[in-house]
This record gives sequence, C-alpha cells and structure tokens, in this order.
Amino acid sequence: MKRISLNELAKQLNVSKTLVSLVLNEKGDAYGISKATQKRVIRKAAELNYRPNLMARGLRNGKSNVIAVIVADISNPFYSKISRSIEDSASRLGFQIIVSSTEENIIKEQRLVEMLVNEQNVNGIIVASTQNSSAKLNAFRRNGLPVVLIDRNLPNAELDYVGVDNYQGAYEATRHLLSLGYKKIGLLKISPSFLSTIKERTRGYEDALKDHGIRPDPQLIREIPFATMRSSTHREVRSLIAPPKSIEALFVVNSNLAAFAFEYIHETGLRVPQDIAVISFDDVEYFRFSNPPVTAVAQPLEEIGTKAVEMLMHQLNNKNKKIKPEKIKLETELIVRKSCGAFLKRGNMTY
Amino acid sequence: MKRISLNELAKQLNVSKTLVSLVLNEKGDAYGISKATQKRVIRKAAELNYRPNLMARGLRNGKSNVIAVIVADISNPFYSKISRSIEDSASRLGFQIIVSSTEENIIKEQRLVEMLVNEQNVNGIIVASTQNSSAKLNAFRRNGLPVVLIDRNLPNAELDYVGVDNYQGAYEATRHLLSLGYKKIGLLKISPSFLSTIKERTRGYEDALKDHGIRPDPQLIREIPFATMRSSTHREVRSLIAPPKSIEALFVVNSNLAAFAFEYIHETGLRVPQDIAVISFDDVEYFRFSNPPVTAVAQPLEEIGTKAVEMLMHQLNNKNKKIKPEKIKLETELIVRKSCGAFLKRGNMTY
DNA sequence: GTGAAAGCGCTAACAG
DNA sequence: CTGTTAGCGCTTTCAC
Repeated sequence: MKRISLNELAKQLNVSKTLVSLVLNEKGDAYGISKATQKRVIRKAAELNYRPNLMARGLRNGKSNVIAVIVADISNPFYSKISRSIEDSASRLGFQIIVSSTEENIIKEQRLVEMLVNEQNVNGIIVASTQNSSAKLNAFRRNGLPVVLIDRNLPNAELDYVGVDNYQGAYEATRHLLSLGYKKIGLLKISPSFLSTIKERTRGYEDALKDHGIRPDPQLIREIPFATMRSSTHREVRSLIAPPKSIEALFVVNSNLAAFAFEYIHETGLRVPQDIAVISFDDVEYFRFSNPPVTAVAQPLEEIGTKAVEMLMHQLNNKNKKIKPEKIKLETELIVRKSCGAFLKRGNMTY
Repeated sequence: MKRISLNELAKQLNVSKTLVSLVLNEKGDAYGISKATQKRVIRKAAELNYRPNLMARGLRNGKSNVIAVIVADISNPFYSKISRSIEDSASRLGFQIIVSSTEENIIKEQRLVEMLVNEQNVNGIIVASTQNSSAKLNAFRRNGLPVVLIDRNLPNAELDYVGVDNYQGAYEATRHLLSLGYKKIGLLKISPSFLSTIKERTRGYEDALKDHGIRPDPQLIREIPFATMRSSTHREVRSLIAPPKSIEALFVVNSNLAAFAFEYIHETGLRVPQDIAVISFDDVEYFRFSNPPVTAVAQPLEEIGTKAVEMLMHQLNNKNKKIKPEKIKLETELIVRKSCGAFLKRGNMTY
C-alpha cells in the first residue's frame, strides 16, 4: 500500500538505482545485466508493489503519458463517443486523457491548449478546434508537439486530420430528400460559419440541389448562433415552415439542432414526415427511439477516435523526422429511417 | 512561444530563483520583498510568457492539479453530463480532470485507481464505483488521498458521497404508476445487483407497492446483465408483456435499459401507454423528443458534479484534520410526460 | 530583502 | 556487468 521509490527499492536490493531503472525499463538485456539479477529486481519490485512516479519520470524526460482531448462539449454525445474511443485506444498504449470543453469559445480554447501544453506538459493534443486559424496549432506542431485535428479541419493546417467526408454526406442526404420528391428543402446550420464541417455540408447540400436542376435559395438557409440555439432554432423553423417559405423538407446540419427542431415541430402538432420531412447530419442513439425514428447521416465515431490516436502516436514516434501531415476523410453512412417518408413512398426510393 | 524556466527568468532579472518563485506564488509580501522588485518580476514573467512546469512543481510538493474522474462509461450521457459539470467546477479552481471508463469492470476499476493515484499522482478521485467493497478506497482515503463517491454509495464507505435519494425517486415513480390505476407493474433492473442505486430503487418500488396494498411479485422483477443488455432486455420485456405475466406498466431503473425496452416495444407495434405504460429512472435528452415523450425520474446532474468537487476540495484543504465523511442525497424530480398515460386519464393524476 | 542549497524520483551518460 | 553522478524545474529552509 505504501508508496515506494526507486531509491528505496534499490537499497533493499543492495544495488544501484541505475540497475533497477534499467531492468524495469526493459533495458536490462541491452546493458548486459545478468538474467539472474534482472529476475531478482523484477520480483522485488512486484513484491513491494513498486510504481514509478510519472511526474518524476516526466520531469526527467518530458513524457507525461497524458494526451489532451479538446472538444466543444464533452457532454455532447458526439464528442463523448469519440472521447471514449480515444480513451480506449490511448489507455491500451499507456496514455491517459485529459478532456476539456471549449464551449466553442476561441479564446478559451487557446488558453486551454497553452495551459495543457506549457504547464501540464501533455504529450500531444487531439482537438476538434473551433479556431478560425491554424497558426497557433501549426506553431505547436513545428515545435515538436504532436497535434491531431478531429472532426473539423482548419484552413492551411499543417496538421494531421481525421474526420468524415462532410460534403459527400450532405450531398447524399439532400439527394435522398430530392429522390423522395421534395423540392423546397430548407437548411439549418450553425455558426460560427467558418467551421469546415458546416461549410462542406452546406456545399454538399447546394451542389445536390444544383445537380437536380434546383437553384439553392439563400432564404431557405438559416444560421443558428451557438449561444441561443434553442430559441433561434424554434424561430427559424417556424419561419421556414410557414408561408411564404413553406418548405417541404428540412436538412439539419447536426443532431443538437435537430433535437430542437423536432421539439418545435412536435409542439406545433405538425406531422413528420407527412407535413415536413426532416433529415439530420450526425446520428445519435435517440434517433432510433424517437417519433418517428430519424433518418440521419452517421459518422464512424469510434474509428475517428482510433485513427486520431494512431496518428498522434505516429508523430510521437517520429519526432525528429519531418513527416508531412495526413488528412483522412472517412465515409459517412446514410441511415434511412422514417422521418423523410422513405417508407411512405417506397416507389420513389431509387435514385 | 519558447518555453522558459524559472532559472532563466531569474537570470534575466539578475535575481535568484527563490525570489522569483516567492513573488510569483504571491508570497512576496509575506517575505517582505519590495513592491518595486515584485512588479519587475511579474512584468518580466508576463513578457517572457513564463509558465510554471507543473510536473516539476508537482514532483516537489505533491500537487499535480489533476483529479481523476472514474465512471463506467464516459460516453454514457448520464456520466458525461456529470463529468462536464466536474470539469467546469474543477477548472475554475485550476484543476484538470482525467476521465476513465471502467466498463463496470471491478478489476479494471481497481487497476485504474491505483495507476492514477500511484503513477499519475492525481490529487484526488471522484468515482462512480462499481466495487462491491469500499476497502481499497477507504485505504486511499486514510492515506490522505481525497476521494468522493458519486452516484453509487459503497457499503461501509468512510468516504464522502453525493448522489440522489434513489429510494424516494423510485417510490414516487411507482406511486405515479399506481395513481394512474396500474396494478401489475414490472421492474427492469440491471446487474451487478449489489449497486447501491439499484438496490435502493428496487426497495422504493417494492415499498410503494406494499403501501398501496400490493404484494411485490418477484416474477415481475427482472435483472439484466450489463454485458448482454440489449438482447436480455428484449427477452425480458417480451416475457413480461406476454401472458401469463401481462404487465400493465413497466418501471425501468435506468435510461439505457429504457431505450432498449422501447426499441423492443416499438418493434412489436405495442402502443405506449395504451398497451403498456413505461417510466424510467434517469432523464435523458431524448426522452423529450421520443414517441411518446417519456416520463422519468430526473437527477440533478450538474449539482452532483459541483458538490463532488466541493467535497473534494474540502478534503484537499483539510488534509491533516480528520474530517468525517459527509453523505449527500439530492432530490430527484419526477418529470411527467406521456409514456404513462397521465394525460390520457388526467382525472386520476392526483395522488 | 535577498540568495544558496537541498531535494522531490527518475534517467542516462560516463566510468570503471 | 554495475555504480556514481548530474540534472530535469520547482519550492522552501536557513543563512546573511
């Protein structure tokens, strides 16, 4: 139970700290330490329940064995799922994660990153960044700190990135609506509008429309500020549904927004999909259980986490070598449920 | 951008490390260091963007400024909400959190705790423990490590605890069903069955029944193993709904289980609440948007997090003093929506 | 008012 | 094969 240091352990064994350290770090063979001695050391260490002090080790050689995970909100299922996957992958490699929420606040994110890197000495950061510039993160990277962007890419980022093909996902979602015969399709998106994900999804939506001979109508595209998500969503949905807009279908760029949209729609007594079809980017558990079950564009959250850790480790293990950043776009999957009427007009489903 | 150490900073100022350290730790006045010098030091520190190395500081005085949050699964909204609240409270006090998931695995939890305490030197742990004994955690506490239990209490724990009054919450939920006229009420619970929360909720259910002159029928109480939650839930719900059990209402002890119960119920085409009423412990976002909206017992998740940090800090600040553990049971709130038929038989709603 | 020096626990270059 | 030693960056006791 009592904590024991390398020093004490060495004393009890009548050998030097060096020897013990070498053996315990599996450098015994490399240094030609006799098998017998190695056994003796390892046995004693186990017996006394020796645990290396990672702060001391970290101070000595700059390894904290901690990586920072920075997202907008850890209580958002989207991010908590990814975090869990990161945790699993990282812990398998002996790393712990510190998670922090930025609340989409650029300043807060910057402070957080600096604090985690400069003070907590994290060994790397995985971040769904809300920044509008990659300057700071690029600088960290150049200084040798492993950085991986997830979910959101940044302009000019010389950084590894893993996310999904947002353009393609949005394109397919919109095409799905079009294939079911809807023409007046609204788009609900969230600010800050410079987020790569949102921009790509918007382009996917617009291009799908164009490819089907429909000119995107800017008036059908509404932007919801993060801070007033609930009330703004209600207001914008109301305006989109009512004449003169009278949209037939709504594409929502994320599940939070979708939830509030549904809340409003249900309140008004409108039927989904008969009165209005709804499709959402991001698939969350409750879409399966809601009324009606919601058609959505699913992201491979686990894989995003696994890949992010993989990339981070790659950087960590090649610190001196200049490796050029890798950008991975995973595929989304359209999960067709009932909120768009696919099962009402099954005949139209082919596209 | 470049990292600077206390030493360098002192050199640039032509003073000693001691002086700088003292000033920066706001002990300047106590040590009678001239205001002028203090200003000079502080200015220079800001100018060179000096950041203390927390590993070095930690090594020196045992403060890592990190607390561990250990739960079954960080991607479970229940825990991620609490974690977020902990993160917010803690970061306000300059602490970061390391989150880890145990997957309800006793061994994994033990290893995690030991690793975090002995190697990562966390300054305290907040844990929703899956242990069946409080021995280990008590030992840590006695050795001076701040420990706070959340959600689940442990038998004989000489530890601070914050959670909700599970008995009362379950009692009210059951009473709600009874007040609506249901008599054959099933209970779906989760193993491991020694969890304090589950035991208390079960007692609440049974007592409410008894108080209304109904003998709890053990056959209507089903236990779902964590590992096979989905399939087992489907199977047990099927058996409870069908004759000869033919329950009229179902009380589910947590929202995960409830989701799977709904999944099965929807598949069968049964109507909620007309064919079967359902109430769940724990309120999650999607209960508001699902079909029908689900009546549930809500826990004050934010408050649990805030209180936990408060208690942890109290321990941290009173390390030498023996303070006796505090147990806080917050109140739950019954959120009446539509899954029990309260709005169908409004006349019965008074109880 | 200020500085020198010890030491937290660990690793690794260097010396035998 | 194994030990001595220096030092990572910080705090704090003691001395001047």
